Order: sequence, then structure tokens, then C-alpha cells
Amino acid sequence: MTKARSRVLAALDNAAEPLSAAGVMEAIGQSCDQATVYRALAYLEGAGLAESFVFHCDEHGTERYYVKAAAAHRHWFHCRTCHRFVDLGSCVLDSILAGYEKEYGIRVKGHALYLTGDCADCAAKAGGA
Amino acid sequence: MTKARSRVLAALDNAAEPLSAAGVMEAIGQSCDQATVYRALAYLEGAGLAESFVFHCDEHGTERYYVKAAAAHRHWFHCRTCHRFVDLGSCVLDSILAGYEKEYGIRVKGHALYLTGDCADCAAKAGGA
DNA sequence: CGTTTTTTGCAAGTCATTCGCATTTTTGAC
DNA sequence: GTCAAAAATGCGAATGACTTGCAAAAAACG
Repeated sequence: MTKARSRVLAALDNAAEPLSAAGVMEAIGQSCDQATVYRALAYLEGAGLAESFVFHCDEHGTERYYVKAAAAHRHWFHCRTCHRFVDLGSCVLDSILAGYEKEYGIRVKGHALYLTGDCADCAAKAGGA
Repeated sequence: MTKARSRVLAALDNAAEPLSAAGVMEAIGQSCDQATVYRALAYLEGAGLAESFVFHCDEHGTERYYVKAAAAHRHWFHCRTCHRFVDLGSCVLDSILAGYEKEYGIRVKGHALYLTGDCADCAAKAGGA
């Protein structure tokens, strides 16, 4: 494991939420080139040490976000106000996916669920009540 | 409604599945500039005549896909082999989303569910049995 | 240590999408 | 219909995320 890669992995590990390549760069203080960060992220994912998903947010555009690999498949909620991600715990879609497989004859090999809205803090500040 | 916009809307209407900007261009036979297609798509979505989502597929990369606006919120399955989308009917996540709202204090305003794998045809051809 | 392999930095390239701006279409008032 | 004002289009250049070629630097390894 090279210096660059362990720095990137440490950044993912320290982050409480998924990080984009830009987020990783910021976290490691520009200590390596962006190409290196992208390559490190690809390496970590290939090595099973990180996972990623592509997410689009109006304010930040479309980016791939990475998290340290975890035991269970998880989903995230993205606050459209403070732009933070909230961990929704492990995936609860198994029975729904199984239903789709049966109903449509498809074989589901991967899935992603993205929720957006206001997090508890932002909802309290904005909407009141 | 201008000529370009109605051509784009017609393309979405005729398509059985979500179309990317490139897909729309192909469908209308390059009859207008790509910038116009992008602008038409944005206009149609703003006017409530179309809906879109950003989807990433290893083979086609990340693109925004558009469908004609429908009454109910729907989800799609994407076949990683033939790269077609399968309409999964209207959304069945309401109770799950409500559960998340209660559990995490969040307010869910939008969501997207993407399934990938093999469609019935491709699964039959590939995996056999 | 010296060498072979891998990784890094830098710069240039790609791809989807957007923007500026001059020209063409539409729209609305007459 | 006709003409001016407003909006849309085409074209080319720009943007932003990400990738790649290639030479220099760092790891691996014997």
C-alpha cells in the first residue's frame, strides 16, 4: 500500500459520509495529484476496500462518491440543503427486489436507492414545526 | 411549442424506455443541434412534460435519461447485457420511505431506485435454464 | 544496493453537458 | 397578414468530472 493510497483510504475511513474525489482531495490537503486520487480510489474499490456510487445533486453536479467498504449493503439520504449524507443503515429492499425478479423475470445483480430532501437539522431550521 | 421541442417530445413518447440526449438525437435523426436537444429536454422537464434521472452504466457512462411525464412515479431496471430499461411499474417504496422519515427525522422529497442485472431475455440466453 | 515493476505527477484528452452570440423562428400587437 | 419584440436555434467554444500517455520517482525484491 503506497503513501497516496493509504492517505486516501484514511480519508474515507475518517469521513462520516461518502466522499467524492474532490472531497478526498480536500481531506488529504492536496497532498497528491488528482489523477493519483482517482487512481487510488479505483484501486481501493477494485481491492474491495471501498465502494462507490454515482450521485447527482443540483448544486454539486454529478460525481462518484466513495465509502470505506462495509459488511452490509447500505443506502444514503442526501440533504438538499446542507448537502450532507445520512447513513440509512443496511439495505431493507431484499423482499422488494425478490418480488421484482419474480414479477418481471429479471435477475437483479445490483441496485442503488437515493433519497433526497431535508435532514432533521435543516427541516427544523427551515420549515419550523 | 416549437418544431424542435415537439420532435423531442414525440421521440420520448414513442420510446418504450428512457432516452438519453444522445438517444433523442438518434431518434429524431440529427434534425437539430445537440444544444437544442438539451435545451428542449430541459424545457420539457420544466414544463412538466418530461421527467429525468441520472444513471450510470459501465458501458455507456453517466448520462441523464428522460421519459415522458407519467401520472405515477416509476422505477426502472437496467439490463447490463442488452442495455435496455425495463419498466417496473409504479413505485412501491412509500412505506419504506415513511419508515426512514420517522426513524431518522428526515423529510424525503425525492428518491430514485436503480436496479441492474440481466433482463429475462439476456438471462435466458446467457445463464441458460 | 541495483534492477525490475508499479505508482506518481503533469499535461493533454475525453465525454456529457452548457454557454455566448449572431441568426432564425415565434409570438403578439395592430 | 405585417412588423417589431421576445424567445429559440445553430455553431463553436467552454466547463467539469474523470482518464490517459509518458517520463520521473517510489516500491518491491532478489
